[in-house]
Order: sequence, then C-alpha cells, then structure tokens
Amino acid sequence: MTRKSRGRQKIEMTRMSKASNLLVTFSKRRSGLFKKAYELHTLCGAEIAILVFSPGKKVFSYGHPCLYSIIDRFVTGKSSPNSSSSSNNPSSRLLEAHRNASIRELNMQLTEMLNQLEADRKRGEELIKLRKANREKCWWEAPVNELGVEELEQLKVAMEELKKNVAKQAEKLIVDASNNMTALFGTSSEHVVGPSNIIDVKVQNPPGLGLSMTPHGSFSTFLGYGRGFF
Amino acid sequence: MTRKSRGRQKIEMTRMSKASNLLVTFSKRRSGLFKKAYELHTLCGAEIAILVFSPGKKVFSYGHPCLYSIIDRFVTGKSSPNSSSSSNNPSSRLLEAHRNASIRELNMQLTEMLNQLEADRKRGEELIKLRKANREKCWWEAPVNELGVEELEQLKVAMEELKKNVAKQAEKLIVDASNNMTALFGTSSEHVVGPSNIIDVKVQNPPGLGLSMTPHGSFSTFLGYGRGFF
DNA sequence: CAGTCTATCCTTAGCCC
DNA sequence: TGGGCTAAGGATAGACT
Repeated sequence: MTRKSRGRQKIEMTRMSKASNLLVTFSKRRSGLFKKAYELHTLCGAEIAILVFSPGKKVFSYGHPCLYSIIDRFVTGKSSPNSSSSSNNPSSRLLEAHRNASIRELNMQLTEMLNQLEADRKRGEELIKLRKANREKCWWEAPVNELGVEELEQLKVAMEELKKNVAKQAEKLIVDASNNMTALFGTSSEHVVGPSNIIDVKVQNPPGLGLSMTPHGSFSTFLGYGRGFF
Repeated sequence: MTRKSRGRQKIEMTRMSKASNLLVTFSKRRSGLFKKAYELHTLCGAEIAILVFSPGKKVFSYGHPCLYSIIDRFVTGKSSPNSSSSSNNPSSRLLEAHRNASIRELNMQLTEMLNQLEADRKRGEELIKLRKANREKCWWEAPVNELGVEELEQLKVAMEELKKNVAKQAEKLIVDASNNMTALFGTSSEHVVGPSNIIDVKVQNPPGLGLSMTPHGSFSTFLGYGRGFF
C-alpha cells in the first residue's frame, strides 16, 4: 500500500521560504485564526476584532459583533474599568499628587524609559551578535588550545553586564512606573471617576450577526459605516 | 489500569454555561488565539492586531509588530474599505482622534514599552539561567584554555538552546503580556474632553525569577491625567 | 486561489496541584 | 491564576483538483 499523503508535517517557526507555500499557508491559517476567534466569541461571549495585513499588504479583518465598534471602543476607551484587578486603595494623598502630575513630566519619564529600553535592547542585540560571530567562527568546535580566550571572556562579561543591566532597568522602570503613576484614578469604583461615568456601548448581537471576514479588496463594500458611527 | 483522564471532550459551539469553565476556557483559548496570530506573523510575515473584550469587559490586545501602528494603518490606510466616504468617515475621525489623543499614544507607548521591557527581562533571565547552569558546573572559572571539549560542547548546546528560547520567549511574551497586561482607557465623553485616560498595566513576574532585584508580584500602573491637559 | 484528502502534529477539555 | 497532565478532537502540510 502506497502512502497517499505524508500527512501534516512539522514546520519550523520561521518565515516560510517558498512563496507559493507561504501564500497558501497564509490563507489557511488566516481562516483558522478567524475560526478560533469566532469560537472564542461564541463560547465565551468575548468581543473580538482582528486586523491582518497580508504579506502582500492586503487587509483582512474580522469583527464580532462589529469590527469598527470594537476598534472604536478600544481607541476611544469606552471600556469598563477592570473590576477584577487591584481594588487596593493607594494613599489618596499619593493619588492626589499624581492627579496633579503634569503631562510634561510624564512625557519626560516616558522618554527616559524609552531610552533605557533602547539601551537594553541594544545590549541584547550586541550579545546576540557576539554570539553569532562566535558561532560563525566555530570556536566552540575548535580544539581546546585554539579557543578564543577573548571571545569567551567577552561573552562572559557581556552576559554579566546584560544581566545586571536588565535587572536594574527592570526594577527601575517598573518601580518608577509604579511609584510615579500609580493609580491616578485607580480602578476603584468608589471614587469620582469610575464606572458610573462610563457609557456602556456594548451592542449585543444575535449570534452570527456582525461577522465580517472580508478581504478588503476592490469590490468589498462596507455597509453604512460612513457616518454617525462615532 | 484506570484512565487518568478522558482527554479532550467534544463541546457544543454555544456559550458555555458554567462560569468557572468559561473563564478558564477563555483564558486558554485567548492564549491559543494569540499564539496562532504569532505563528501567522512569523510564518507569513503578516502584520496582525487583535483586540479582545473579555466577557468581563477586560481588554486584551495583541499586536505585531505594533498594535497601534496596525490599527492606525487600518484606520487611515488606503486599504480602508469604505474610502468612499470622504472626511465624514469613521476613519478620518478615528485618525483625528488619534492625533489629538496624545495621551492615548503615550499610553500605548507605555504598554508597548513595558512589553519590550518584559521581553528584555526574559532574555536576561535566560542568560542568567544559562550562566547559573554553567556556574554550577564550575567550568567557566577555569582558565579558558583549560576548557574541555565536552564543556565547550555543552556551552554550544546551551547557546543553541538559548537561541531557540529567545524565539519561544518572544511568542510566550505575547501571550504573557496580554495575560498580564490589561489596558483600559477611561471615559471620554463627547464634549468634555478626556476626564481621564487610564492605562492599567499589570506586569506579573513569574515565580522563581532570576531577577531577585525585581520585586515579585503584581504591579498596577495607572497612567492618568487630570482635566484640562488637552 | 479555494476545496479535498490524508496522515500527522497541535490544541485543549477536564482535572488536578 | 497559572501551570501540568492525559487523551481526544481539531487544525493543517503537502499533494492534488
């Protein structure tokens, strides 16, 4: 009996090389993704929006119950506050202080954090480069006495450096963030700003409605989202 | 021999009745969905954004390479399906909203940055693990030229492991980040501009981290702003 | 491209820690 | 909540239409 198919084969999780396969795979997996989204929606009642730019820059979207409403909700932030998370009530003094924080300060903090982050990333990349360079030299396979002492030392130093730095930055950033921006308005519903202020725009749709799985190509028309949407 | 588990059972594709199951399933499937998105991204080079509103109205988001950029591109892009409607279309309005919502952008950046930071931290963690593993064997301290072939082989394997892990961690990061970060934005009613814009970012450190400098536990970071900033 | 088919690989329901 | 476990169900690579 001759095998009709080798069945599903394992594939590397890297960019597919063959363009033909890539296209087919993209199509199939996109369908799969949307199906998963649909299932998540129906099983759990979640509302989901997915945007996909294909390698060919075509756009596909999925939305339940309605793509735009979800995006809009996300962007304009009409979501209800997170009720499950910290109901901890930070000192109201601190809260007050934060309320008065200027956007400029926050901006500076952000800039600084971004800088630090960039530094971290560069360090990480350097390490990777170093490692790669070393690997290319195949120094680990060379006879012992031909080992690049410097390379090893470099690697060691780099690793230690990176470790220290990352740890430091992580602590600093997170603590900073925590200290400086903690709970400006919190999630506590007891205070002025809370769920009470929020207009729940949830639209409950009958199952199966509002589903859009559309390649936004030339012919696709979108139903009357033109005006009055927001 | 008694069956240890009945394994995966078929389920109806309708809203789950049991709330407990629903929550777990939501979590798992959301992870699965994000993973699929990640795979689609890496395999096919697609750019994907996913927004998920949980049944509890919590927001989870996924974005490769950048959530905001994708949404923005979708909203502003020529690929916008309803380009027929000119300046009244939701796209323009959304874009405008974006442009004006510097705070939201900052929030996004913050989210993104914390994401990146988490990635860096994990990378550092990997390195630390590797180093620790090496230290336990006490062969890095020996003069380099005394390193044995086996040790070098070990190092090689470890490094390759690390490389794989980096990719894996990246994937995991996506899921973790989304699991651990819940971004919420406060209300912003039509005329009163942005009473509050809140981003709630929870960064949860896995137990047993190598980064002892980083406090373990949850951080809740709220970025909020008083009235009249913009 | 979209649909079929098959043999695998992957995801996850149900339970537990 | 998060992570493991097991085994069944589901997704899909590859080949073909």
